[in-house]
Amino acid sequence: MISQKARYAFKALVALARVPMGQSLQIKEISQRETIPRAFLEHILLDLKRLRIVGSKRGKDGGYFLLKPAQDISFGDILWQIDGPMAPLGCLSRQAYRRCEDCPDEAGCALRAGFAGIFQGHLKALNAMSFATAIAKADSAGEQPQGLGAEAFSGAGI
Amino acid sequence: MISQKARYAFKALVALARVPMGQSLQIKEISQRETIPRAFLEHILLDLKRLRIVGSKRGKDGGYFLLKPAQDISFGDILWQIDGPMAPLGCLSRQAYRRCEDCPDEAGCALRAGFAGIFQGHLKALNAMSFATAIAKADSAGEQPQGLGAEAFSGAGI
DNA sequence: TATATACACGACTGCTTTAGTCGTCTTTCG
DNA sequence: CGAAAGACGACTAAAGCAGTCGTGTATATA
Repeated sequence: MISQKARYAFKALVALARVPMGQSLQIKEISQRETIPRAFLEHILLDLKRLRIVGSKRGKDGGYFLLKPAQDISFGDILWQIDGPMAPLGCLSRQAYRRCEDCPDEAGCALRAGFAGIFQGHLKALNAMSFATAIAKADSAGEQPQGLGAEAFSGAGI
Repeated sequence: MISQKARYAFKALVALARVPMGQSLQIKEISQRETIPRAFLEHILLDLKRLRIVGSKRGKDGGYFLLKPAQDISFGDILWQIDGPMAPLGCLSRQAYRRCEDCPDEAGCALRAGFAGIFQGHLKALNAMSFATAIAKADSAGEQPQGLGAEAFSGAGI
């Protein structure tokens, strides 16, 4: 599960992406629309601001707005920035590489070998999904609601 | 990152899978070979036993052994059993479904829509990877060492 | 049957992370 | 100036993680 903080960040970004480009939303509005604790949302938006994903205007009539179009912001970006490295093992992380203390031979590690491909695919999918695409999917899902494709979920739990 | 506990569980299972079918390993041996704290490993093996993944024999000459062949144990199975639900959102989990309190319309949720496909793919990959395959990959990787395919890692960090 | 050996298992502990809240600035518009 | 809004550090309660410890129970062998 992604952290609550990341969930809030995603929701806030979706709210900002749904507003016409150039317009802004105030913390209070986002907080109310999306039912996010206001004070917590402040910190999250501040983080997103430091990451140059959103911009802000202070003072009266202030607010937050996206700094780039929604199709240029990927799920992978946000998840990584908010929740930290997504690699299943430290030794599979690029930015946050960390050798497993107890691993005598990284190249011969079955764990690493098994996870490498899985992770690579996951990351690719995460980076390919933009907020614009997600919103489009959600909006069309309202018209023709569809399940998750139960047959895809054979095997281990979720 | 998967939990340390899950990592240990994987390593223990790899060790058990590398021993000829039918033979067993003692906690002490696994603990030493894989550098896993012995007392902690006990609990992990006990968990795996309750999950009917390994079996044990008590007393002198006791030990642990796999209850099914390594190609029938998937990464998804173990990860789910040890670390809990892997769904990025509660509303995408089958076994541990949990509605997001603050979500007024699940079908129209962009977050859910975005993550659904990504997660489905991830799960599929996790369930398809068996311990036998992972070990085979690791063993052949020793002969012709290969990187992770740097170009696949464009976009967000890892 | 005594003893050594090995698994079984609940209780406990210290540390870190998560999910926030609060109070106090600083900026900006009218 | 004053009200409205973002900026930001400090603090906290609760949960989860990564173990350790002590004791109990089963089994093979002398």
